[in-house]
Amino acid sequence: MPPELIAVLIAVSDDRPMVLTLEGGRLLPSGPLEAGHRSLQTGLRLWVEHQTGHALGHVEQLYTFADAPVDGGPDERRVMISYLALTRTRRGERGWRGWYDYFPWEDQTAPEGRALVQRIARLLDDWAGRAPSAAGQEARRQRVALTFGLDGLGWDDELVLQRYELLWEAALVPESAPPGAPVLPGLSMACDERRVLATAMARLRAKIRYRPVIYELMPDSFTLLHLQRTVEAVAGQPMHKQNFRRLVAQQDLIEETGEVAPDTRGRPARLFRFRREVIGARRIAGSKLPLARPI
Amino acid sequence: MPPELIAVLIAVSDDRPMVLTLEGGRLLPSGPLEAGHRSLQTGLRLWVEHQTGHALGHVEQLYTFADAPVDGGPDERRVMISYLALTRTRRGERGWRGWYDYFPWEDQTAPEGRALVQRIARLLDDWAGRAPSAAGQEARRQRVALTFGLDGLGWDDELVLQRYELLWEAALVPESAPPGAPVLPGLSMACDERRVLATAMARLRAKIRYRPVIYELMPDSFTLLHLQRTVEAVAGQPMHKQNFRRLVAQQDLIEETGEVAPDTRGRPARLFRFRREVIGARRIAGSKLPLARPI
DNA sequence: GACCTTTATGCTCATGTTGAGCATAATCTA
DNA sequence: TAGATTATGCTCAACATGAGCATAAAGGTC
Repeated sequence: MPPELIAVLIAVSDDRPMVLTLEGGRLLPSGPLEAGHRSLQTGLRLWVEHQTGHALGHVEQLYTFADAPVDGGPDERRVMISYLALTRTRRGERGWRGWYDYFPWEDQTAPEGRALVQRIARLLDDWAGRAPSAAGQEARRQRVALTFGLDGLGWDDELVLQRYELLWEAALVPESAPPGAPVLPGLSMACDERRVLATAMARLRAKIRYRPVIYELMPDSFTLLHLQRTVEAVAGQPMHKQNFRRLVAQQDLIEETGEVAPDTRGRPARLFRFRREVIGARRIAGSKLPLARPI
Repeated sequence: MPPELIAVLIAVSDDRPMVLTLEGGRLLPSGPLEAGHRSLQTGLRLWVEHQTGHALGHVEQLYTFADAPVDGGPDERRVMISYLALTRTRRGERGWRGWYDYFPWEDQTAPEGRALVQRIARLLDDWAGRAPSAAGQEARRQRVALTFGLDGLGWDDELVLQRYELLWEAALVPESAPPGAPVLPGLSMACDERRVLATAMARLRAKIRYRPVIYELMPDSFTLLHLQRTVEAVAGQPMHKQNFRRLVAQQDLIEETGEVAPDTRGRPARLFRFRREVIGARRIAGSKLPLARPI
């Protein structure tokens, strides 16, 4: 059984991060590595284009997963080489699903997301209490607090995978819960593919901080608020508007188009475009994400 | 042909970073993923222990590589899932080689390393001049300057892989040079394994900045200068002593043992130990690496 | 014993970065 | 005309970072 190539294709539309899926959102585009593929990445591109018709832009390898082998089962296991790809949605394309449909607790810009974390905190506290030893309970509580930013520790948007794995261990997601048991809201995926999705989210959130990949998700021209909303959508956290602009301005990665955004509500905003030429011309850091206090 | 598991095992001894190799330094420990392996990591651990007798501590996945398929060759290609592992050397163990024996230009703490970069800069300028078009020459020069920190751009210690790939393209390393052509100093490895080694170095250099992994490479107790020399050995760059201590102190990750280092030259230094308990108890950043001007 | 070399350690200072928020400008709508 | 709404400019305090001065505590040399 050859390794499989699997893609998490991300776009942001209407300030919502989206993932390209198959089979009603249960699967990610994927296919086996074949002898004819010139490289892993070309193999991936061929499969995704074949299955979804969508060409890939910026692509980077994420992680290689392997199923646990089944006792007495076939002598084969599924090895998945996963990739993160960034792109823009195109009108009328099907299969795009909201990121936060799979991980509702990851959206900390919305009050619902924050409320859900409060609920999760209570459920995980129960779970911690069910640890066999007192030391085990303490260790679990500490882990919960750290992973979900409780006790004033502060939410870390990059801990996507750690949070999912914690919920998995606590049997609060359908992938691990006994049949019929109550589970958290959020779509699940076939096999372990939600784990791949979590890995992609975590990587993207980390990456926008130190590389200007956010522009891969932007249209040709955009306002600063649009850019901010896109970053907020990805990071799942609100930002401080003025500081965000200051940071973006001093990076010197974008330039005014000279035009102004049509049909806005307040004062019209200037339009900007990404200066493609700076890629490779300078050493570029992403943006430090000037966070705002979650009101 | 099942995927292969391949390990870059790193330790620092006598302020020199070392890699565990086989076959006189030509190979890294590796072996095929087998049905009996419970996970990728357990498979890796088994192979490394079997081949080298060394048990693995901190392990993390690096990258999955695939050879280019050979035209008309076997229908099979080598897929390598690579790992970085950190450990300490043990007396009398064989197979340890210096990192910088493979990448002499990466050691920017030593004058020889800096001189070598000057030589490389000249060779790569020639290479850039051999590009077909004027625009191509300019693009090559820009890439060289950025990758090797020329023209006042500053050396970026994390660009290990980019530098190696540039030298590969310019046919300055034995892996890509035509037979008999002059090549740069530095040991090479079988297949593309030096590329795996470069990836590991790059990852480790990046990681010590934001996670306290450096302590995986330290003995139980150490002086602050010893810690600094270890970081410098990994980063390949000199640090500012006082600022280094300030940073380490404010991280609060280590504590005094109460003892003092034996047989030192100047004023005796206090010994410290890593506070293992903080792992998991706090959100921990590595160290920002207070660089010193290369004299 | 005085003095030099060497490493350890404490402290200051200028500069840059970051979080927070006030104030004003330019639109549209009621 | 008075909000409402978004854009944009600017200030301030707190903290982080790069650089380097000054002193302390050892051993070795004359």
